[in-house]
Amino acid sequence: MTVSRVLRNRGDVSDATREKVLEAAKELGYVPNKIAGALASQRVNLVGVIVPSLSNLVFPEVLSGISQELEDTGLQPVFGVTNYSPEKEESVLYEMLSWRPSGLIIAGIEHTPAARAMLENAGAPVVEIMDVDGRGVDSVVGISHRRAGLHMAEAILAAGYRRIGFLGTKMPEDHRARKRLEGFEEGLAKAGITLADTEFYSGGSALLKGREMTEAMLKRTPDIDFLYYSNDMIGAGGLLWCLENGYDVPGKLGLAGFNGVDLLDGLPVRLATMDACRREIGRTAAQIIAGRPHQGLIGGEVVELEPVIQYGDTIRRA
Amino acid sequence: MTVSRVLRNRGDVSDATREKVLEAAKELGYVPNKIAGALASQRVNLVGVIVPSLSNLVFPEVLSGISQELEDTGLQPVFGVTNYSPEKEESVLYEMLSWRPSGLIIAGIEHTPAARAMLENAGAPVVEIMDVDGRGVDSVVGISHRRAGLHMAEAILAAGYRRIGFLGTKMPEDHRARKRLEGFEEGLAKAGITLADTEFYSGGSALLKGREMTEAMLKRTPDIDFLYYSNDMIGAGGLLWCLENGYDVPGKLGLAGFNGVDLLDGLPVRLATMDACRREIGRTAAQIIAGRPHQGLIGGEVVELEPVIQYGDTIRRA
DNA sequence: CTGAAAGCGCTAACAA
DNA sequence: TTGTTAGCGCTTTCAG
Repeated sequence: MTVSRVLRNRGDVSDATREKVLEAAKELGYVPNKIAGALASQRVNLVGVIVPSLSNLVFPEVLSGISQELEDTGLQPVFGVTNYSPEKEESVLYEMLSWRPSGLIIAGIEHTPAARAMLENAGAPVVEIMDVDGRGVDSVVGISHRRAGLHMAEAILAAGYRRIGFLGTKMPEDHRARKRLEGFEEGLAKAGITLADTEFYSGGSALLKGREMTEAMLKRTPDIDFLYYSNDMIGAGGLLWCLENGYDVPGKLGLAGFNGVDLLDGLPVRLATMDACRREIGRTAAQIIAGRPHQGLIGGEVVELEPVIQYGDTIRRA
Repeated sequence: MTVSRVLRNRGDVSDATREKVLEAAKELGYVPNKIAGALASQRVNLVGVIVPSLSNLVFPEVLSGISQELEDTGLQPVFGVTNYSPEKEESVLYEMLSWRPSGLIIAGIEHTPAARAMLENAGAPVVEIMDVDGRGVDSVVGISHRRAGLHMAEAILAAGYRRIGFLGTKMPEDHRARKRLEGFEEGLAKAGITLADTEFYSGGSALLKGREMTEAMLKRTPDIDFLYYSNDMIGAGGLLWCLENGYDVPGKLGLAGFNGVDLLDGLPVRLATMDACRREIGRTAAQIIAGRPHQGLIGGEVVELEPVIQYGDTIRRA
């Protein structure tokens, strides 16, 4: 049909006919059926994006980076959430692939064998994001959480802290938090130091949990001189508690979180943290997907971003 | 083909054949093509969800309520973000409808005429959420922001505060914040009172902005005795600033926010707020969409939820 | 520049 | 219980 040509601005159509079609379309409130279009053309302008959660500030920023970058590429992101469950990831992935998207962006490089197989046979570019510690299926964009933890350990040791506690989430499936902790312990081990205490939580208001865990740890292990939190939110809660209770921060007690969320800007004292390059990761991943059609399906790029430590006011400086 | 029957657990198929098909499917890594399926069956298991933003904590919770409720209905949510832009809303909506979803959940009841027309002709149940102040297209689930503002004004006046300032976002397209302010002013007007001062912001870290605006307003209008914030995040920033600067809260200065975010649980003092029923709204909207097929396409339900004031520690009690 | 015809990979209805 | 057939509403290709 000529109509099809007009609606997609393709092929040569006379202005007269074009106008007529456009007018009729508007009048009828016509919305083309992409299902049929996609089936016929074997092309779908959708990019599947799979993340574990929307509730912790970090993924919304990644998504917004993706949306922004995809803005005028004609591609549309479609989001799926797994709640850190590998089974849910598998089903969300299956569902997405059944729509034959033009690309897929998925958080993490740990997947069930079935999920991995699907990714390998996706027939579209796949970008695994957030984490570069391991082998990806196709392209990978992220930071090394292992090295992030390691560098933070070095910075803390360099500042002279020695009795160090770790506070984090109790989520076996949060591989990135796990890798940060492993890297952190490795960094401490190089100086012959082991963690003085650890505390884990799950669920609830992160800010509140940060308070509670901090109090519990400082009561239990009073000689601790540094608290390393697995995310900024619990770190902020801990920081507030320490300030209220008269701790000498960063003199006698140092603190650090992870992520670099802008919430920290509003705290009375700036928590030390490490920027996780969230928006940048989203943008880069989107660029890879959007650029692929031109460059062919070569794939396999690995982009490692470098998070930098923001010392803020909670690590004492030399 | 029999294959189709097996994969959808439909019709009568012998166990022998079923097994054979399943095995072959697994071996080939076969993923059915929903595009073709949808085209043939005229049914799509997708529910479009359109929200203005993912970065302010409130919508992620709505989405999570929706996901949760849709979990075992066979329906899949697909998210779109408009950044509070009516044009973006229009295009996202167009894009979504072109996939002929089984239902549509969209934030707000203010839309461009074109968007409204699309919603009316969507050919699927539509639920407009968050706000009930106005006329919706089909079903509506939300709270009255106008009355929320009004009730907060009454509570503040009842507590004896008289010199009241308002601090909020400068977003002409955030109709809900606008309605809350209008209701609030109406409540004050009933007692012959007008706002003593107002301050608006846009962009940046909300917590930090809350601090800055609070400082600015208290410097400019020192005799203010109550600060009403359009959201909890700036309220929390303001609260922290007031505490640090030795203000007598709630004795000489009261504060209140809006939303009831769980972040408030971690603050040294509990900010007064009003629960916006976010998760509940998401769940109810999802139920309407999921239930519609059974009940036919009657539609037009309006569910108004009742937000309640949480006084916390920042409004003095009688 | 415009029309006609084939077919994308499924589902639905029917026949065997 | 299984196979066959005709579309779903588009895009693509090929004729006019």
